[in-house]
Amino acid sequence: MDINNLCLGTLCLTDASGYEIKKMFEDSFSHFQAVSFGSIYPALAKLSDQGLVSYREEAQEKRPNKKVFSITPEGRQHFFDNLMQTEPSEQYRSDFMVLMMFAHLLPEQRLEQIMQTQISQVSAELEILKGISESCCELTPGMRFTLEYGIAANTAVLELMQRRHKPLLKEIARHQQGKEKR
Amino acid sequence: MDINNLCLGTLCLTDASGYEIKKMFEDSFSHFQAVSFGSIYPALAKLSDQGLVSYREEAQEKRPNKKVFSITPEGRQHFFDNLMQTEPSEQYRSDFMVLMMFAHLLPEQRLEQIMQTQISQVSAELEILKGISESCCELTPGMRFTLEYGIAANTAVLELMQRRHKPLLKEIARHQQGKEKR
DNA sequence: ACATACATGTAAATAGTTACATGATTTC
DNA sequence: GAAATCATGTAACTATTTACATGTATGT
Repeated sequence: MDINNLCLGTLCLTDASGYEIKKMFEDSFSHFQAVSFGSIYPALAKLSDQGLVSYREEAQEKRPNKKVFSITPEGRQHFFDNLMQTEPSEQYRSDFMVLMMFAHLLPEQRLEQIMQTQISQVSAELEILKGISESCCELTPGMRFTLEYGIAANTAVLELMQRRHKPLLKEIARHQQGKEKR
Repeated sequence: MDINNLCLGTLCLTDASGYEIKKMFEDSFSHFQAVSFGSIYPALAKLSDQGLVSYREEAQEKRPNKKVFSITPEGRQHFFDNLMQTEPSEQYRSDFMVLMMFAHLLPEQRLEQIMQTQISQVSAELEILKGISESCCELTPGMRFTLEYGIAANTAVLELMQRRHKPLLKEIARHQQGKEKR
């Protein structure tokens, strides 16, 4: 699912500027999809050239002008076709896990720091997701599901980290001593 | 954490060929890190030029020759420095979640199919992780932890999908009818 | 006969991210 | 006085994937 389709999808929900599209993903769906200005503006320009979106320029008081994009019937069809074809694949890349994989090479203090950072980040993410789920009432059932999904995954790994944190440090220390003796 | 460091890390554990490094990640740690030949061979060549790894060519019977790489003391130091500096960041990108986000635009049959595919994939992943965890005894405590982490996350989302699968389809159908009436 | 495992490597294409450029307004 | 929010856009860079090229041996 590329940035073009994410723009089309968002514009199926409501008209929006590039800035607003980015804001929406950053605020509510960053747990499964990143977006940056450097990709969103060229994407909207390209979609406009292809006739899949149109836009009107809106002047604002005390704010810069904005380009408000709307999806065209062709854009809607194009997006629908993509939804019907796209496979539900996933990719996860974690530096935290790579660091943990080589935990036995690190001093205890550094490991403690890595664990604490990860616990903080997952906790923060969890609070954000819960916050959106509670406060926002304009969500579709599918959107609510993505929040539930994030909450379930984050809750589970947070519980694991809190439970295994201390024992793990001991196991690693024991492993390091075992290696030294040989 | 780039491919160079993944190679150095693997070679801290044992000498290996490019093929073997890829196999190790593919077999046991693909749940948080992808590797492909197109990135691994150039990376090893570069590391060799920099003096961070060395290699010997090994002839094999009934098999092509292989280049067996070893980490040098400089390589070990370089990898350690990186482990000390790398932040435990994570990125997750999910087409499944994007599809679910726009579930209200899809026919029930397609939604059913997406859900079933995701359930199968998560189940399969879970079985693989449990399999490695049980059968493989040469894992460091940190590696075991990465498996536990994957098991925890996948178990939680699988439970969620099984529990919310049917009710969600009904909620979405209701939402679609609500839209039509307006 | 066909697919898979073993084994290495290159080149083109993809899909981004990061940094830069600009500038008003508001909040701390 | 600094940082954040609003707002759009470009260009260089990075990292990686995909496809191609080559070849043996084994299993189905």
